[in-house]
Amino acid sequence: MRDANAPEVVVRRLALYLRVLNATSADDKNYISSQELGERAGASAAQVRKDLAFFGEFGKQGVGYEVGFLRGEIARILNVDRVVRFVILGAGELGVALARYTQRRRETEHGYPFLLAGLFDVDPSKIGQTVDGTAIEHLDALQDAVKESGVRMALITVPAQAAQEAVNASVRAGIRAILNFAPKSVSVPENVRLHNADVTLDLHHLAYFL
Amino acid sequence: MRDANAPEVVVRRLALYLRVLNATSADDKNYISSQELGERAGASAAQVRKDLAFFGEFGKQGVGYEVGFLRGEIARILNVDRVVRFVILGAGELGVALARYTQRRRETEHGYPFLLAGLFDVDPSKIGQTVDGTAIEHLDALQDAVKESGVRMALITVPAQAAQEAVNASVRAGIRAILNFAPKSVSVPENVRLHNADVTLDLHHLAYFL
DNA sequence: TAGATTGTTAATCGATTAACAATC
DNA sequence: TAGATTGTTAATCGATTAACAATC
Repeated sequence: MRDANAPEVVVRRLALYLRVLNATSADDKNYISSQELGERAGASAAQVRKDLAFFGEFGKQGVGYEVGFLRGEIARILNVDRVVRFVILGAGELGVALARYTQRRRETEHGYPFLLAGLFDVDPSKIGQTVDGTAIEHLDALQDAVKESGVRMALITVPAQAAQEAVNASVRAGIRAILNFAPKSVSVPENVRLHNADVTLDLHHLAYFL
Repeated sequence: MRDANAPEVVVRRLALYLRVLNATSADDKNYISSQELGERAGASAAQVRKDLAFFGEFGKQGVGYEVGFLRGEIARILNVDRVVRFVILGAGELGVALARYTQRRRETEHGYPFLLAGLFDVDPSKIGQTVDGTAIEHLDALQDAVKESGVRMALITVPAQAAQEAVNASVRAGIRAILNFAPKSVSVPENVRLHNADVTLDLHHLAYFL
């Protein structure tokens, strides 16, 4: 990896490029140009080349990028060339839906890297129920579950007022990356990555353009 | 509104500021400084002041921003000072979860502006079922539903391969803003706003930091 | 070889931060 | 009035775009 300090936006576009390449695999084209990759991912050709240059040289002048090779390289850079285990905190509507959604994609999509390793809640009436074969456990069991299976990623789907505590519990358990769906800003230590995925925030943003 | 051409990032932060102000209402503080608003929204004080300056002057020197007033002004700017009707296309796991989620927030949260106006699918076995009182209709009924109720916003929760067609149907029906949850880049005409909310993309992005 | 497209450098553009006069 | 904080301008920083030599 040439540069570990690639900007946030570059990493985000890398994920986008990978999605395009995954959708291209079945095609009969072996090579793709920065031009076409950019078009299909919503970026300029120059941007594609500059983004990739943060991590190495993956193309051939006059030809383009070998689809399978570039896919493998980007997957490696994003750490999705292996199984990535994650847990969901909060077995409400959204948590259960995301559990089912990721399970289904894992079943149907070759190479889908994300694997649900646990589903946690504090509601006694939910604990013990299963979602697509994964039992809902009490939040107190998180620490052990994370340690046992080496999970480092958590999705937070608890109500707003419980979000910070769920995040704290994740951090204590050794989680390194958190995707927060709760409509609440939460704090994490410097060594933990946090992304926000509050749907309501997107709705507000979009409403501006109405 | 002083400037309709505020950058994307500014509008996004506006939504964040509003979320903080909504959470502040119950407090006994009448005024909030750019410093505190920034801290609680994850922005710098200078950024808060500069962002707000795109739209007008809302503060008092030496004092700060009156919480209720600023909340009202931002709500107005974001067009969420009134009911915003939206539809969901795709009554799968995620679509149904989002339908329930928004319905619940509307019931429990004073001033939550988003109201589900319809839920659409093409699967005959789903059509006619109801989700929290909203009947699942066939996608063919979208056009009429949008025209009748003045809906201008749509959430796309169909499978990737159906995403572009769902978007096209939305555009034909007169939808102006689309939030796309399908793991697929889709195209829209210039006059339609599109945001992407593909969870898998966030997971890929986060995995980079593991 | 000729044509095409990469990787990279320089130029442009835009956003963030710092600083401070205005003023509540 | 004195202290505090806004609104705004100037300085800095970083990302995007344009251009082109290198080379497959």
